Amino acid sequence: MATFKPKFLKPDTDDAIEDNRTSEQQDSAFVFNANHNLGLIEQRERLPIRKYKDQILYCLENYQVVILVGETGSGKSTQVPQYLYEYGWHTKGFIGITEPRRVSTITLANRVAQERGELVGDTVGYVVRFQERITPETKIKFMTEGILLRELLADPLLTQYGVIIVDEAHERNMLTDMVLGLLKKILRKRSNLKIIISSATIDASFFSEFFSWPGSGEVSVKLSIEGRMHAVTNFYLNEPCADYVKETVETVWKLHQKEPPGDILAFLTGQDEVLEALDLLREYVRSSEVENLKVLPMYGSMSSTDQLAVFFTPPKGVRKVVLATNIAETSITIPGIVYVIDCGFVKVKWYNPRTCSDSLVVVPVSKASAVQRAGRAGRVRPGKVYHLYTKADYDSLVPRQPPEMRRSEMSGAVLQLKALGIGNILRFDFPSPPPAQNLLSALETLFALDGIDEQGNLTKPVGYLLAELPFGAMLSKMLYVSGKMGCSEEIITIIAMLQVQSVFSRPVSAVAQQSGRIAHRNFEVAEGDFITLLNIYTAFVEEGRTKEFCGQYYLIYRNLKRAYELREQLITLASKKYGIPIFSCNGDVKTICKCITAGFFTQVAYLHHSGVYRQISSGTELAIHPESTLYTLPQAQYVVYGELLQTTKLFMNHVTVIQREWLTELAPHYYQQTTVRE
DNA sequence: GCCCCCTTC
Repeated sequence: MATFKPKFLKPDTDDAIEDNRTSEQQDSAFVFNANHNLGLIEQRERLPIRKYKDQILYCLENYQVVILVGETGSGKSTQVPQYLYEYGWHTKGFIGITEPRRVSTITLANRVAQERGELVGDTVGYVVRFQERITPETKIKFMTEGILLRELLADPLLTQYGVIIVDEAHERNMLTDMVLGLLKKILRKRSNLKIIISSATIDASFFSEFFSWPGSGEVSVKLSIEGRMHAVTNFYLNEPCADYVKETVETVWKLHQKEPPGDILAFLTGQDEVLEALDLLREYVRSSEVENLKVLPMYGSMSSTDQLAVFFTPPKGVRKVVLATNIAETSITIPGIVYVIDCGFVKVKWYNPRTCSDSLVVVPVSKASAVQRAGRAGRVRPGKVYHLYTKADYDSLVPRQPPEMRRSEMSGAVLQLKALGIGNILRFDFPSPPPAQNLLSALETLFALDGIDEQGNLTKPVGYLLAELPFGAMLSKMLYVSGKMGCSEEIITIIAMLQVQSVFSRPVSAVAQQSGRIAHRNFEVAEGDFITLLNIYTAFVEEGRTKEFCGQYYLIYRNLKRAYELREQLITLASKKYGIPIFSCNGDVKTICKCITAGFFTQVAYLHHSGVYRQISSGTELAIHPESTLYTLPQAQYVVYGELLQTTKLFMNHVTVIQREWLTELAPHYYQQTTVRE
């Protein structure tokens, strides 16, 4: 490969595009490509980013941080790594690209390898959990954000890298912000490390301010690249609507009567709303004997088979309508969409440090989200977007939701930072600092788990183990104790099952939902949800890990398969790296429940004489979540819970029945006899 | 009587 030597051009700052349309979302195998008939080289030359190539290289040569603002279809995720390679940046270490999701990581690496006429794993490779395609030849390395954070533990200055591109930084996920905060620290120690932040328009100034500090001179420069999306026309209601589910249904119906062919995507906030709208629309279709409208649901806990339906092109003359949750905003791209309906709301999680619980609340979307949703309409041809709220309401929307870092439980982040030698977490330079209460709550939890001492330093061996193990602190503690209790095989299974997304399928039809519930009863036990998960896993393996088994029992194959892979990985990790002996307790359920208690003893509820559970630490009333095994069983006196979620009530989920004495036996530092209520 | 979406040796 001949090294390309460009003639440098100074960036033309007047070229910046003032447009708040969506950013690039090449994060699915189903990205639409208008030029799919052109040769790959010709396609590359046609991308809007091509004419910025020299400017990008110029900026990287002269600045330590480059903020790259690029719209959808600009080609930045696939082209920039290649430009850097062609100019020879790979001689200074890996060209690393972080992505927020596994699917986009793999898809992008494949695409770039294909453009270069190579197989993935040669010059271009990727690393995500469980899958890596890296060889000694690899120079361009796509990876998930989590992988880079793990690598940091072993190589705190990332000395293997010459350039790191943080893609989709505007999403501001928890891990994105961790990466950004740590990269800023590294930049000050490594003047030869270059960073490219790929972001949406509205956040560019935020990033450039974050990456400049007193005495730094000019570290960052902004470059804006137009995309090649089609125009999108926005419509708003004249009057606010009372019920956006009904309004969605009516809008779809009117649209179908009036508008030329083109598929419809409607955003709702949750599974229940999607199913409600689905019922209503199918009723319209049935009663008016319409045959050219195909209505499909899309949400995260559907089986893969059901999800696949939305990717098929409908027969000629038939219009497809997809009713989706936020999964369609960034995680999947549905082809053929011309019309978008935005209900104007979204479900978000907020951490509440007082009760150590998450609240799941429906709130108005942010402008950024509304724009992102609207952008889903302009991929094929000029599109139309129907916002189910007034223009005045749109104008009053917040620019964006607070980043996840400000709304989340922090113990994992605190452990990671401590392991990197950052002692005073309160003074760490977060892109958006989390509330101090959230940090204090995490410190208290970690202290209770014996992960940090009174000075806030990691303990040995427990604290270092909690920091290094790739899952939550309580699960890690449970694993540590299981080595001593002789039930590590079972505990690792439970951990693996909890790490993956829910294995319970939530089917679309009411009849199937009922059958699913009955099928799941086969695995239920009185001890609670963790043991139930253990049963499901055991049955899955005994039945040969087949899709048929999962179909029969309404379980999600892809998640069980990942649990299996994860378990294999954890067995090796626990025994080889951390010297945790791998033993089975051979069906001794009491030992397993005690071990669970050893990890989750800070999350206990007792049955108050009023017949309602109360949180032992605060007295707050708690309810068992209807999805828990224990929902329909007689109430036990004491339970530990894995999670607490505020929706219509404060619900405990992943509940395990325990005995009171275990608390003082396993956590005497935390429970004196007096604090345990009768 | 019910949970948006991601991710980690």
